[in-house]
Amino acid sequence: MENKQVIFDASSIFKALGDETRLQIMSVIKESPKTVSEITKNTRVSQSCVSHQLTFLKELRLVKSERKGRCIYYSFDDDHIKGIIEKAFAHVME
Amino acid sequence: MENKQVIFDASSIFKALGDETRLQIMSVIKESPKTVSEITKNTRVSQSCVSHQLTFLKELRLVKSERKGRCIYYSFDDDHIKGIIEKAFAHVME
DNA sequence: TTGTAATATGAATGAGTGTTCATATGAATA
DNA sequence: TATTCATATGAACACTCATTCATATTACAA
Repeated sequence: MENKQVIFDASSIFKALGDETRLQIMSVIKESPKTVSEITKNTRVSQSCVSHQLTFLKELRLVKSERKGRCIYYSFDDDHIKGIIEKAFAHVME
Repeated sequence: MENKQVIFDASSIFKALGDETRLQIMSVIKESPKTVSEITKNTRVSQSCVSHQLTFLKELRLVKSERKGRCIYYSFDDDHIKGIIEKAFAHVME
């Protein structure tokens, strides 16, 4: 069995992906970086909510951000996470 | 972007794994089937709590159970999930 | 500088959930 | 059958957390 720290860290990642809005955000930016506006259009929640969740995901280092002009582009910070998400998608689509 | 149903189903799995107790349970039974008592010994929560969480995991088809004599053995219902968990563990252990 | 578009922040609320306690169920042994 | 071991169930509570509203910040354009 894994030690406590590993369990805690892994569960934190799963918890982050275990919310529909956050997972949808991850799904939206999976292929290419997207602005907050673009992400908001693809969810049914407010811009404020998207921003809160992006902050959450960023603190966990699941996403990173980069400003370009007026907009801020969010993208995956880590390819491992991408693999985990795609594996889950593939699983439920069977 | 994936459709709503896929997002919902995948987030349900992540939500299940996003709790320390549940992930610890999964970690305990990862290698071989374990009884409720054995699982309880490896967590810091009550037998009742373990049982509740096992029911939760079973409804999501993440684990299955089999009675042998007095005891009931729980194990992974699905190898895909095992892959997802191991990938997450490997990620946080880097 | 003024205005505007894009994003972030903070407080508040309401819904969801993990845990325990007490107890019930079920199976096996004596 | 009576008893004991193993597991499950239900209610209650405390706590977390996702969301919204209102507002603040930041950067660019005119």
